[in-house]
Amino acid sequence: MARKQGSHSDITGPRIREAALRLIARHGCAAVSMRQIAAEVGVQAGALYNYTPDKQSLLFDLMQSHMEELLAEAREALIKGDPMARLEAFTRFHIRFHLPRRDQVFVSYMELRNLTPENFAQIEGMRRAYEDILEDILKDGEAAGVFASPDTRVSTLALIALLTGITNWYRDDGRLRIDAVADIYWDLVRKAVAA
Amino acid sequence: MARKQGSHSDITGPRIREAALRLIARHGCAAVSMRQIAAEVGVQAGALYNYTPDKQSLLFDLMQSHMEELLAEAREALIKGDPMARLEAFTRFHIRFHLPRRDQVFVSYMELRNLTPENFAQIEGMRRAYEDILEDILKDGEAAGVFASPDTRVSTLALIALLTGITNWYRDDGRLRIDAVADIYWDLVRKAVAA
DNA sequence: TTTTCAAATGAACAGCCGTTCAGTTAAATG
DNA sequence: CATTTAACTGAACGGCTGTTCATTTGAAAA
Repeated sequence: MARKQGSHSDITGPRIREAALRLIARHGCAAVSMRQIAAEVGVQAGALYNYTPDKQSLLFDLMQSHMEELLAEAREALIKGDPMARLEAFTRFHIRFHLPRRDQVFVSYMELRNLTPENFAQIEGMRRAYEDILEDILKDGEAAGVFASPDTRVSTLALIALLTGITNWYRDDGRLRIDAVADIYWDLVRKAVAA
Repeated sequence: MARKQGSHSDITGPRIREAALRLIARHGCAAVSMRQIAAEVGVQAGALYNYTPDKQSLLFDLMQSHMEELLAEAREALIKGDPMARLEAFTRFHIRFHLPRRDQVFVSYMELRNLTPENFAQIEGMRRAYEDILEDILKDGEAAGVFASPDTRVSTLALIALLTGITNWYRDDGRLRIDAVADIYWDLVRKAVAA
């Protein structure tokens, strides 16, 4: 019963990506079959191959899209101001960006091991670029004497782990709204790297 | 060619667990077959079932052993002292315990979604018990006025995420030894929750 | 030396995997 | 209306999955 009503290609494509993202985040890439993804969308497995050459590409596209969006928005939001203002902006941006994207975060951090070496290198490069944004803020702050830490690179990775960890416990119906979470974490971040 | 030399049951059992842990940490539970695990040990797939009733139990046993060891050692190491001393002990213990057990950490945090509901509840309970050790330290410190944070529970989860994140970047042949890492992180932790 | 039996084999089971493709459907085009 | 063609179906491909079990092996016990 192909082409029931209207052209579907611009509807089915995004729906496949949404279903794949949700299922892979819940169960892992290897535990989700192409047939399960197709069933979620309401098509047969073969139809998926009109939209992706194979499963690996589907996974990679999900991760690449997430990282590209992250980098684009981060670079736009974190240019201006003195180091302290930029660190606060980074903290609040990271939380505000990641909390509504828990599935993307989960997939992008957990499925790295299922990427081909080439795809892994590309995602890893983008992650490194994101880390460098924070590292530059810390370096500038240390040069200005407003921040102090024994090892800037380690502090960078530590703060990102601290902030990203929120996605493991935050619940939309929990006792804290996103802005309240951001306030709490900004307090921790500010003090952790204070001079 | 059964029983080639000596009794094997007390050798094969641990070897199966080691191989399963390494392979699952690298590729994920769903991506590793019983035949791959058996091949790593040098036996046929059927032989695994002399040591585990099924794959789910094998995964659960790995996670349960890790959490039991963690809880036992933590409770032994973190009883005595004032809040500041206990927080430093917790920080250094967490790092010293987790860094040599990167595969266990990876499996215990990433394969939760592949557990049955009953098994998940049990592991989650042990994780909660470990978190409570840190939370009690922070509470005591806040009552004594040496620590201050907007939300003790959130600070607990934040510090554990901060510390556990080390396992994502630490390399045995990297520029920092474990004790140097612990020094850096103790600086961050101490300042983050300082009054 | 003979017996025992823990430990492992290897074949078999039903079922699912990613992927391909000839054929079908129906919306869009002429 | 007739034609085209994007979108999808459904069956098929070889191969791998977790698990079972009758059988074989050989070290240890008698």
